[in-house]
Amino acid sequence: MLPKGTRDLLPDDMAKRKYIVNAITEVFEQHAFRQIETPAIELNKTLSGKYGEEGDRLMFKVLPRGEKLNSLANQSIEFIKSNIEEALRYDLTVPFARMVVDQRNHINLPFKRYQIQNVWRADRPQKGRFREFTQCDADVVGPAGIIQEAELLHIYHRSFHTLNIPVEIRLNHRSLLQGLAELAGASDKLVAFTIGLDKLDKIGWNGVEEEWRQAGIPDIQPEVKELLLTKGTLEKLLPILEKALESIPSAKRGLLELRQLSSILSNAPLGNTALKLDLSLARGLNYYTGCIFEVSALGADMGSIGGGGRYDDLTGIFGWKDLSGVGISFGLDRIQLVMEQLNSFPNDIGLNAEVLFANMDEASSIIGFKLAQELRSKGMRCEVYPVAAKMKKQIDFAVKSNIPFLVILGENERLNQEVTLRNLATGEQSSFSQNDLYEKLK
RNA sequence: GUGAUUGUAGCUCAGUUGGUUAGAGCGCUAGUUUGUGGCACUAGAGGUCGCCGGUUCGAACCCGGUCUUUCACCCCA
Repeated sequence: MLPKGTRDLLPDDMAKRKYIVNAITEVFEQHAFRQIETPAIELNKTLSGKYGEEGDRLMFKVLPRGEKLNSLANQSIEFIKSNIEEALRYDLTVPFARMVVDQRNHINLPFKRYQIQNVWRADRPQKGRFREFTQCDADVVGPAGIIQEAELLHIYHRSFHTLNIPVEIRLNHRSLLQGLAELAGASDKLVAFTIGLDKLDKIGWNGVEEEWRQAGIPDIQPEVKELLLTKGTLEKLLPILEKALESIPSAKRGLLELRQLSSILSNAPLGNTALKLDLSLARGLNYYTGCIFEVSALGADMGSIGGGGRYDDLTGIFGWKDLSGVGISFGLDRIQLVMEQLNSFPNDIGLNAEVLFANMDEASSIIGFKLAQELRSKGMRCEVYPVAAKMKKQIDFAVKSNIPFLVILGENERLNQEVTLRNLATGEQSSFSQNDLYEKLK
């Protein structure tokens, strides 16, 4: 029995996850990100209020214990809620911001860190959604340059390319959304405007208009609608936007930054990864202020497998004003599911033993144990069957464990100082001196 | 948080309008085979029918509640 939305991870799962994590880690490290970890529990006041109302609802709170709990016995729910001291990490970004401020004397700007840890959300589980899951984040804080956004996009590209997952990265910019809202006459209703627009893929244009109508946003002019519905590459769309938003001051930053990004990427392109400018991309987290990204796997039935963006002042709430940060996140669990769907994993991924020493009797198994130690010291993975069970049982175990070779060492072999080596795939076997075992296996 | 959906052996699932002792396949254990796997045959173990309550002479089956699974919405990785 497990709490809902949690899973046991079996050896095959772990092998797959390790494979993914290794690929991503290598890319992070090539880009000079360095790994950190932060505690699973944070102070409630550190986390609450940082993720909007929805986030507060989904955060796992830690109940006080002992006397503190007793003292809450007759209090109101509201009072109890306000006295909760600890909560489980909800994402990796806010704890990172907290750490940057706490550890400001021990870090060096620009500070690039990566972090691969579990986070917890008290959501209702469904496809690709768990209550305990793993995020792989790379963020940089310090002097802000659009070159960082370009770098992060390359990290996405290279990681997913290595993992053999075809992806599409969708890109947008908060200031563009603001400019568009202004153009649409909804500048005072930016949130409702973007939330509605974000649903375009799901509910279609008419649905979006309906949502806007309910939020009191005036009808959209046809030319603005056309603009909002346009999707395409940065190169193609940017000139159109530059023209349309020319006179809107709030869009200026977005246009400038995307123009810079475009020139960087035209010199160092993202290979076969599709980058699309998608004006309907909003992303919920309310601290994003610049570029925003979202990654989805092509040909897989799964939501986004990664996302991120720039936040100009995340550390401000912890007492360090105007420190800019930009980061991305990989959803490990969803990536694993997508790779299973798309058959993207190589075959030889699980690290099984390469050799099993059958156990025929105690005297022989002592020699087998010694030989196994010798093979291990030469880098070979092997194991000795622990008891003198029936051969059938031992072979069965080897086959089911995907162990390709069986060493048989019983009384006959022992007396001749030999071993018998059986190839379990072909059934071929031969006997030779114990001294030759490594040579024959390698 | 909203709306559906699922729960019977280790796994996948049957189970008649409510009626005696709840079944199958696969898997597992043992044997046919005392040192050789995938096949075959034989035998065996394994179930408070998710849980609590109700209706009934009688409930796996009907009703209520609850937990769980899966899915969609919300939101997100």
